[in-house]
Amino acid sequence: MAEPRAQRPRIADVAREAGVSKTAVSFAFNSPERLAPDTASRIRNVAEQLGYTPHPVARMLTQRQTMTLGVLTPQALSVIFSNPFFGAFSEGVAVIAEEHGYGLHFISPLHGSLAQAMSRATIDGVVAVGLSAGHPEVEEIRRAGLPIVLVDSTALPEYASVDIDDVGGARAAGEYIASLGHRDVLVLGVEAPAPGGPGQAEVTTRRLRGYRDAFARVGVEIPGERMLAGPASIAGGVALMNRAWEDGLRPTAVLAMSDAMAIGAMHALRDLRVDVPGDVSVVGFDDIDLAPHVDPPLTTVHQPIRRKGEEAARLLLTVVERRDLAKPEHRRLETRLIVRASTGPVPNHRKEVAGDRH
Amino acid sequence: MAEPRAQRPRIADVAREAGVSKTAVSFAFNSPERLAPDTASRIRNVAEQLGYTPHPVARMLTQRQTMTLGVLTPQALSVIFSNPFFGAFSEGVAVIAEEHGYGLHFISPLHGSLAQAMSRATIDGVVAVGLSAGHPEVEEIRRAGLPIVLVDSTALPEYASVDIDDVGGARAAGEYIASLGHRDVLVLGVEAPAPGGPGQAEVTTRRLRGYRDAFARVGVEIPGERMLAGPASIAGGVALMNRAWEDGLRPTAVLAMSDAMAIGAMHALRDLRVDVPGDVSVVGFDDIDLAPHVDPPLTTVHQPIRRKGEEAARLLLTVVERRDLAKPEHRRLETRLIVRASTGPVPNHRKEVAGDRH
DNA sequence: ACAGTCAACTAAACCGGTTTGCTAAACCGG
DNA sequence: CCGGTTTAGCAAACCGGTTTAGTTGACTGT
Repeated sequence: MAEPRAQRPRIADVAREAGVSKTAVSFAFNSPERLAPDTASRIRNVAEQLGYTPHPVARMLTQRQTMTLGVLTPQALSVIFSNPFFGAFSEGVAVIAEEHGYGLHFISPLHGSLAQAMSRATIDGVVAVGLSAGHPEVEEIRRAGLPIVLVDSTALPEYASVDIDDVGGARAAGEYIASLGHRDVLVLGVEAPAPGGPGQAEVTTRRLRGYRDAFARVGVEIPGERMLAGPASIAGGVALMNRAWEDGLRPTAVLAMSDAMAIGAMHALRDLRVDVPGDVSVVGFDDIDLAPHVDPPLTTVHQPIRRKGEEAARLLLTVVERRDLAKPEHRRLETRLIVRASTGPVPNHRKEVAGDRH
Repeated sequence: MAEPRAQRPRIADVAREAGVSKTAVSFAFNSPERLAPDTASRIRNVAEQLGYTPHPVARMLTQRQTMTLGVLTPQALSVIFSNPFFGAFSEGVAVIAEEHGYGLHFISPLHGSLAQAMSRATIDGVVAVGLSAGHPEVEEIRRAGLPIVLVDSTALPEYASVDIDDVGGARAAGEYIASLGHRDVLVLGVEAPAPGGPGQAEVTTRRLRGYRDAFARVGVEIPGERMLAGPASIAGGVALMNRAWEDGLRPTAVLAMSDAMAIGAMHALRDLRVDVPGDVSVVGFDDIDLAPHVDPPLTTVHQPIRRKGEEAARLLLTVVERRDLAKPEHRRLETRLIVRASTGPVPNHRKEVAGDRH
């Protein structure tokens, strides 16, 4: 009396039950016009009552497409999802993917290997975010021969890409801070998730250049020790800010390369009884949805996060749908500074005669 | 001179090139011990230099597993990702999935049909969040015969599930608000994303019961008009709050069923020149990472969001890995009220002699 | 009455791997 | 030197669909 098998029915079962060939069943679903109308509907009835659904993997194999887009990140998904930036970005990708009937598959390093994760994923193309050219596995990844769109890294010019004006955005933030009189700043950068130990993400390099440009104009140099890098999360911001304080750093302004870090930094400062923006000004980067709602409302560099995801998905889909890989498109989105309440003038007692060095 | 074909190499190509059979190539990768050591390594060399990677779809087909977990939501991904709750939840799922070498595939209604999206997805099991028993497509979904873990819906007892003490959490919030003297409250509920027009999510029903329980104890009834439902996002909270205000509602406290909505409500109130918590108190639900950082810091019902994701993934994996479907486990996580600064006593001028009705 | 056309359907090949069952050669003890 | 066991590798079947290239029989026109 054991259950014979609770297997899902296969196409052959439907064919047998309906007294037709597998081909006919396939036609009933995919090209009903090739069957007599009543045959087609009879087959569909049988299928329905058997609870038959075509096996998606088998279908993919023959059709050579998966109707799925990948989102690849060099970080573990766990760190990625804790940054609101990523949620908004995914939202953008998801909107376009959904519109075109594609599903979404997230790819992160498997047992430390991105290439391995890639080779396991059944996708038609991939949006790679923050994949720097120096990543040890890019070569293996590109060899998969999949359509790729790069986000926030222009380093592989043969692929389409979407990024933002990091330098300009950071420069605007730096100039504003400099104009408030700040000369002693701390930069919080995002760490590259390189498997060979933390390095510096491309994004970090570009934004740092923007900050430095801005301060160079007022004759101030931002020394290397004034930049700390860590994970782009609230916790990361807290940790970095505390470390800086313990190291005796007493900047009048903090330039964070992500809103999450900025929020973390403000939290740490509050715990240290430091007033923001009275004692220390804080600027973020991203302008996440919550930036206006934190306390104090965050001054930050806006980037169109959702649109970034949308553009990336759109670019990818044009490559995926027509197989036309010609001239990869590079799209750069604008940034702009949004001044809110986390920034203010240098406190009087900290006004230095800095800028001129004597 | 046209490129012959830029195809990725197949197993047969490697076999030919190495002068062995397909079987041997397969063995070289999957059971090298069945081959002479030098044959195996020679094959792997050839494969390496040809850039061969086994086709993931073909592999799935024969191995009958995909090494991928699905996360299913009845809402569009675009609405889902805009709620920070979901990011944290996904983080929990992702941690466990990664640990076990599984990828993550997000499933949302395709052309309005969840069942269709399900049947396209190549996954070994699925975490279904907020899928109420009344959903028109549950029957089709369960027929896929996949392992399922339900989150925030206990309605299908034959599947394992993870949820939280919604009633208790809401009751705690309600009691606290009542104890502050509030008698005139507005409830912001989350809308069920039923394809047949917006209805009420299971979660909403349970939390509403908790609120009502609490107020019943002080002899106050929350009438139906005092509950508005909408999408669980900041924008949703803004919209609902404004609508309530326009409708002439002047509650002294707002009970929101999601932090995102609570934040939206506070934002709308600020725009209306209403002080929180001076004029109106606001309570959220979820305790997202940012809840302590908004202005004012949000009083809310804490639930272990990440752990919820982790538990769901763990439960799912035990079912997926041993095929043992016996006794589905139901796990309920605790909630607790976290009092911060968005709540306070009823303003003096609004103190009614309510509670006794004459 | 007969070649030609069309409609309705099917057998077999194919997608790209894995797995089973088998064979040939090498090895082994007596 | 011989039967039995291992070792190394292969051919073919299989996973569950789709697609190509027919096949069959009814219908058409002359």
